[in-house]
Amino acid sequence: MNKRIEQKEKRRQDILSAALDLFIHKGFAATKVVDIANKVNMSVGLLFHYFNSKEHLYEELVRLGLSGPESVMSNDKSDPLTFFETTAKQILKYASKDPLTAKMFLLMKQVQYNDAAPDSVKLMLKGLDTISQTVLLIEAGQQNGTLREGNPMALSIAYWAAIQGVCEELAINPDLPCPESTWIVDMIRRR
Amino acid sequence: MNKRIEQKEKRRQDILSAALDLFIHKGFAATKVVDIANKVNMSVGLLFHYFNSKEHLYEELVRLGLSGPESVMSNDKSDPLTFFETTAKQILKYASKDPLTAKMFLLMKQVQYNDAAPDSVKLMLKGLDTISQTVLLIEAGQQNGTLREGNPMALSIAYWAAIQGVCEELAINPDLPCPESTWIVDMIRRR
DNA sequence: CTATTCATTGAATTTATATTCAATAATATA
DNA sequence: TATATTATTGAATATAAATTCAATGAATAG
Repeated sequence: MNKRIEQKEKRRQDILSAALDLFIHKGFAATKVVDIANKVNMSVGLLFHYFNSKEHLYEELVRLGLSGPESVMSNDKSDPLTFFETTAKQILKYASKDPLTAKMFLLMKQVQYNDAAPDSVKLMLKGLDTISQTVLLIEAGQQNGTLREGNPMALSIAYWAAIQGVCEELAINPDLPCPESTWIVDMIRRR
Repeated sequence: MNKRIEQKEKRRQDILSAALDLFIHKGFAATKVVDIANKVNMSVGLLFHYFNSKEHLYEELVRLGLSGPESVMSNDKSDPLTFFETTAKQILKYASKDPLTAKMFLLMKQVQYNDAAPDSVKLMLKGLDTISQTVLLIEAGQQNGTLREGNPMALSIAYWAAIQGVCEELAINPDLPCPESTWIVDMIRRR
């Protein structure tokens, strides 16, 4: 009987999805609400019926992204090398198979790295600093001889930079072949 | 005798430099000309005395960037492995020691990957596709046994993604330790 | 020294974009 | 069916940012 309530939810999803695409391709500032509205075939006015502002829309996306990222990072941190292997594998699997997760991952990075992201949103990501979080694991791996020597922070940077870079590339160009996760791990693995 | 002519050149440089910083941190759209003007302590009006438009300013930067990138990529392509080693070393050296070159490198990537870049500028970068350019070298390296097996395009993606990711990280956070170039090469080196 | 050219500003203008709103159509409720 | 609620639009408004401009002062040339 209530066609509306579900229709409404669907449209919200459509908007979110279209906006996500545009945001990761163009960034927050360059994405016009008209673009979003066009992409889902609705008037700009209607879009504001669903979301109070462009910023709220962006916030909602980030909120959604935040509810998932645990799943991409392996939560078995007992063995460092295994952690990096499974995490990389997991993320790359998503990056090539599940565009949505990959896009979310990119959105998070965009918020963290791009000064143009709204402050309200940057606040939500306080304390989500993957790089420093994994430094400890790198050190543990160096102790038990599975990870190579070198500045742990630098190793962490290299690892995440590679993963992020690959995800970006695949998000823009989904048809390109996906690198193997083991290649990335070989950067930090003891030889 | 002509204080003006050199002063003018200096201010142009100042503007370019300030704009470069802002563009790579915020992107083209999010960077306001007021921001640029403020950063060099001049009125917005004056800025337009030096550059006709924000877009022209951006174009000029890209033009400058284009006149240099040969230098960061090694031009000795006789031995593939050596090419990747020297290129990575070169770029990372710049990324940590010479911020300007690193920033230019980032700007180029921004133009290529971000849909928000003005079309006029995207045109300038046609045919500057590092990834596919290096695919051939990867293949050669696989032939002579120095590079690992696997999809050459995917290997190329991994290599450049890592380099770009590291550069981004260092451009944003110049105080972080720089990863070793050999780590990156280990991604594609035959084990 | 005088006239000319250029640098500089702040305010005015234009353009682009976000946001609101009044009016209408569609759907739900009773 | 009559009434109320929600969806939808296109036009109005508000805001913000880019660009222009007229006026002023400083440097230069003759």
